[in-house]
Amino acid sequence: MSQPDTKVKILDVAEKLFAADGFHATSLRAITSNAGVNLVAVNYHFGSKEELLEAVIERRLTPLNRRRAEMLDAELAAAEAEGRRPDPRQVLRALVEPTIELREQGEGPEHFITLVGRILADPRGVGRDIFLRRMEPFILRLFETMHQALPHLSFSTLSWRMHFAVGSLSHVMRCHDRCQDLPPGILPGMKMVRLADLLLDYTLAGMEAPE
Amino acid sequence: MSQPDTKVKILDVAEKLFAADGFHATSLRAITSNAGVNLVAVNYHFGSKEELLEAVIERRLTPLNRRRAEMLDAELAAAEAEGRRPDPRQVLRALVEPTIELREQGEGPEHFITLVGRILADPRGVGRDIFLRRMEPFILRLFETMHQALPHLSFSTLSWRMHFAVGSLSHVMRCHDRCQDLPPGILPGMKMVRLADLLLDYTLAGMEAPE
DNA sequence: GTATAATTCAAACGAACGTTTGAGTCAACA
DNA sequence: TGTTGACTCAAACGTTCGTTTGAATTATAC
Repeated sequence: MSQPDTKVKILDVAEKLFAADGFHATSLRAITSNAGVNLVAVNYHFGSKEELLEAVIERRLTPLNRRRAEMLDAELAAAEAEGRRPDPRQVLRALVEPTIELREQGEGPEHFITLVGRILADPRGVGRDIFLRRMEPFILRLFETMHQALPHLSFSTLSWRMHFAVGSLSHVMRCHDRCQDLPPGILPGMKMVRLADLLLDYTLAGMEAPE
Repeated sequence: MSQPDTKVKILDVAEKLFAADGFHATSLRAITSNAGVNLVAVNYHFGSKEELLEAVIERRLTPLNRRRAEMLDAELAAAEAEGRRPDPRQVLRALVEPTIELREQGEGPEHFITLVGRILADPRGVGRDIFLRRMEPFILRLFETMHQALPHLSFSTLSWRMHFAVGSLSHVMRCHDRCQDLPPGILPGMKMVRLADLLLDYTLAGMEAPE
């Protein structure tokens, strides 16, 4: 290839702009000019604007879910080897920690997380099917495993609480260093490695609350 | 007025379409044709598309925050009269319950809640400033009161946990009867009046978890 | 009943959009 | 060296966008 990174440059800029402004508010002209490539490179390399979005999601989400599945497998194997139930904290960690780790890997992943938050808030947007299709296998396994870990909870209560937990995670993930939902200065800076523990403490307490 | 409800019809349809498709993906032509009014009625009555969004938010958010403030006032007054700290559950209820009540009032409010979820996910969208400007006074009072209710928590921990709580609330509020984030059938139907209690149980347990 | 203001309407504006086209450029290989 | 295939590029396509304009219509007040 003469300019081997044209696709990568497009993906990087598209990820950033889709996250910042949304799919419809981001034009291909804005993407290609910021990436320093020709306008039609998107249609040439990806086919259409929508397929570009799919490629943006695909690039980060596939490795992320692979990492999550590995952590879930590890906890399930450990639990079986030791003849105990899965530890709910470890199960939740398989969802939370790879997400936070990804977010720490640089600007690109950070924009991707913001983009996911936007997709979750879009009840019938173009990215929703693309995203959920790739999430469904892990989500189903996560539910089964949490049900094993907290068998005293009714399935209804567990479902709602998982729902609340996903809300907390996606909300905190899409906020930046200083969360923009809150008046300035109200969220002091905090190392992300501690944020995972903070979120797990909070979520686990809610999960295990009396029914 | 010859057709006194032109503004209301526009507000209703705009609320619905902004929530369903987003601000940029919704055209004035779609709004006005669905409302059965002329295209230029938006510019005549509201000035611009952005000012229409502001009117949509204004209509629901102002009474909602008035109701929240009343509940907060009531709990603060009761606590002072009884010489005790504010009850954290009652403080959280001032945030949660008016929201869920609003959502139960019909289709329009339901769309509005979805729209708010979308605004919260949009880090620099047009609706963000409009929304946060009207939320800031209540949010500040909510933080102060929760700090009085849970004085043993460090301000940092309290801030993050409030952040998690807002995430849960906004996430569950923007989902419909069957939450679309999850594989079908995983969230059984549930009365909304019980949902408020479920969410409060969960959130309060997380708030009061050991630090 | 007539003047005045408020509202509706059809038509058109310029701008921006995603996409298509066809020629041009360059590297690799026979 | 000539040819093939991958890639880039400028120009233009048809469509849709938010907004403006100015005339027609309707309600209100004198």
